[in-house]
Amino acid sequence: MESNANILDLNQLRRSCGSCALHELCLPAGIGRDDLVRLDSAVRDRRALDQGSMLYRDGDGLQALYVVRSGSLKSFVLNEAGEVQILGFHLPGEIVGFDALATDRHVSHAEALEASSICELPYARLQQVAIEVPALHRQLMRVISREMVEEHRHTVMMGRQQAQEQLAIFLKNLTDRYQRYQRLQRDAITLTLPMSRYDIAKYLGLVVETVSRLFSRMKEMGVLEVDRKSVRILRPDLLADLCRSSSVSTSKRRGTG
Amino acid sequence: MESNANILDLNQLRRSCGSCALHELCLPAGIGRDDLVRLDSAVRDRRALDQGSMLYRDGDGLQALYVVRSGSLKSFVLNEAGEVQILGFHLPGEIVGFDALATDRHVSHAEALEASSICELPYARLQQVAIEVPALHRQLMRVISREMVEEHRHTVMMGRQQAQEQLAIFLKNLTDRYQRYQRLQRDAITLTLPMSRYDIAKYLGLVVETVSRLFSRMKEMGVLEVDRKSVRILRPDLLADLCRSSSVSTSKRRGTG
DNA sequence: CGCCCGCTTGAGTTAAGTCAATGACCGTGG
DNA sequence: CCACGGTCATTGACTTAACTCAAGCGGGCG
Repeated sequence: MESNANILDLNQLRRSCGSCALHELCLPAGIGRDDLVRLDSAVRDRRALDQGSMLYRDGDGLQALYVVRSGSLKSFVLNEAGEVQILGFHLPGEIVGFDALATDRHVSHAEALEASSICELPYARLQQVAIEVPALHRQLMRVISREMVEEHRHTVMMGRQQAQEQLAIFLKNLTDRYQRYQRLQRDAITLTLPMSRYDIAKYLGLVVETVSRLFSRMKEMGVLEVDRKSVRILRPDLLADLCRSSSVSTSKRRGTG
Repeated sequence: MESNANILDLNQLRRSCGSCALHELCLPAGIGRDDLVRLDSAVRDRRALDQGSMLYRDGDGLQALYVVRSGSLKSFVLNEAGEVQILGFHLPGEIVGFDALATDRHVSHAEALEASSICELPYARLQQVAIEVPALHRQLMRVISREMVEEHRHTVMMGRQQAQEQLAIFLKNLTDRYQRYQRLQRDAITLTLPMSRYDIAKYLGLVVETVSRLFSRMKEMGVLEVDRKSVRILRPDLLADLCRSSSVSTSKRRGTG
């Protein structure tokens, strides 16, 4: 019964939600086969973004929500003085653009950190389908809530007194999120950070020098192996410790120099 | 045409969304008369909360969303060490509980800062009505998005290097939100803070001593008049300046001592 | 009336910021 | 192919704003 539908149009299939690798993480999670077809009808198409290109800007009208399919984005705001605050990094399966629902205008910027591809969900159409398909409505609420919980995590991270704890939590969270869709092995993880040190700093409310020093410190402590964008987590257990309190290991700082 | 409906049942009226003073700020905004009746049917009833009582706790199942009708709440999380991070303060017209939509469990606590009253919106019923009433669906999304934008404001505030800027932004935001529903005059504002200095500190990621010192400093600068919970903003213009950059006025610190 | 809790203030410490210089990589063009 | 310039990252020396610890104040409540 399903093979029938699948053979018909390979091209269509490739872009359909039902066959997407992110199926279970994205909007379709928990939506039945028949309704998936309708959801598909709400997906305009895929869009490719080069590194550095903007998906939307502060002030842009609400056109659509966007699912990250591959690559990654950052969302951020600029204040009057041009200072950046990064609001979030967005990985495959995550949805961006919710900030515009309140006022029908975006109030932040979204930019590709690397070559990325995006599913565009025109909002008017999405809303229509959500009304027809209660399961989608529920899932949409679930996804927004997930975003909100992620915001809370960000807040908690920024509230930490010790910058080292902040960075540890950031790295932990990033590995968790990458593992979710890459099915990576649990230990001995190598991350390729799509964002710059500057971005990390502005995400955490720090300056870039502090972030750089913290990477060096964690390297020195044997927690990480760092080579530019590549971060290998040698001791996930120690990293987890650092998430809780840096105080136990600060003595290391002068120990091995 | 409307007087007719209004006289029928004063008791019912008192609790109905159509007659609520927060009408335009809360869920009913933009929903027609007929649909309002349905929304009303989704509101279980009003609940009174004493100061310090919990509306929900981390781990509680999702029962309902809650509208603050009067008074105020704080939402927060505790880490393993028992340290607090305040996620938000919630004033009349604002809705809390969205954190539970993702997993059907709350992942934060909500506590009344003062005697408060709450409209309870059982979620299953709300969802049902949202499916029947597309305008409510849209408004619900709008409200969640508003929460998300508020989270972003919180993030930006916490990202500031200068604690004085953080507190200035906090106070500015609080006056703006109080004005929204109290229709206060624009200048010469007196706030009665429902939260402790400790709460403010934990909201901003600071320690209580720093917050206390900042209040004293702003008092000394002539921006505020502070008497325990009562904060009178003498110079809204200066407060607005402090939101942008403290650097210009830090010299004041030793000037008038 | 007095205790307790929340707030303020002071003195000293420290972690993170600032400023500045150097180093490593990358893409471009000779 | 290599030299060059630019950007990003690292590191060092110094400064400073916020934290810690500690004491004292004051208002509200029993």
